[in-house]
Amino acid sequence: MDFEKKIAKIVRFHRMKSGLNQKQLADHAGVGKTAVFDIEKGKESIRLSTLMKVLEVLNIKIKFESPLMNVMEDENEKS
Amino acid sequence: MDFEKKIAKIVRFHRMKSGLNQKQLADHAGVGKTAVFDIEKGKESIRLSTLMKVLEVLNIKIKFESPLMNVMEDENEKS
DNA sequence: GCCATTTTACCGCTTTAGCAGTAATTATTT
DNA sequence: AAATAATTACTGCTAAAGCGGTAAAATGGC
Repeated sequence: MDFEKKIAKIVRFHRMKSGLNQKQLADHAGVGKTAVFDIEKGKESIRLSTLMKVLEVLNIKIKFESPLMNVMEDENEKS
Repeated sequence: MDFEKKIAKIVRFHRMKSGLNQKQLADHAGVGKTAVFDIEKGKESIRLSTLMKVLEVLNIKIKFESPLMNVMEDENEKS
């Protein structure tokens, strides 16, 4: 499953569980209804800022993972 | 620190460690040099698909986290 | 069945991300 | 210090994300 489809499923599931329809979620997030619809449709490309606004309302956090990530955090602590 | 700035740091760090300059990373990812530059500058809004291409080259994975996520996965297994 | 709600799908329109090209500024190396 | 490389910062342009409005499908309740 490609990335956008995965996001689509996650957003839809969380929206359902929080009892919002697409329009309500869009309003809460401060985006247009079309944006929410596009996300849940798994549109190839969306704006990151738009997705973030929606995820914030649904209380979904994003985490980055890589073998280097801990190295990076270590180097940050030295400041 | 806002989200885009965080991404900027992560991308730049990983690019450095992999010994690529912005142009090389852009070419590998199949995006323009401006896109990489904008990401590392922490531009307010970028296209998710563009970011994903870049993260893929740098071997960075994205994970979503929420209290409902395990519930969702459980319901998926019932299919 | 019918009705209300929601979702899907279009429409023009505006804004903007991304593009290559170029130039200037800032490292880095010799 | 000078030359080279890399980054930053513009430019004009094209493609597309997002917008509200509207309308048609799909869904759920009575």
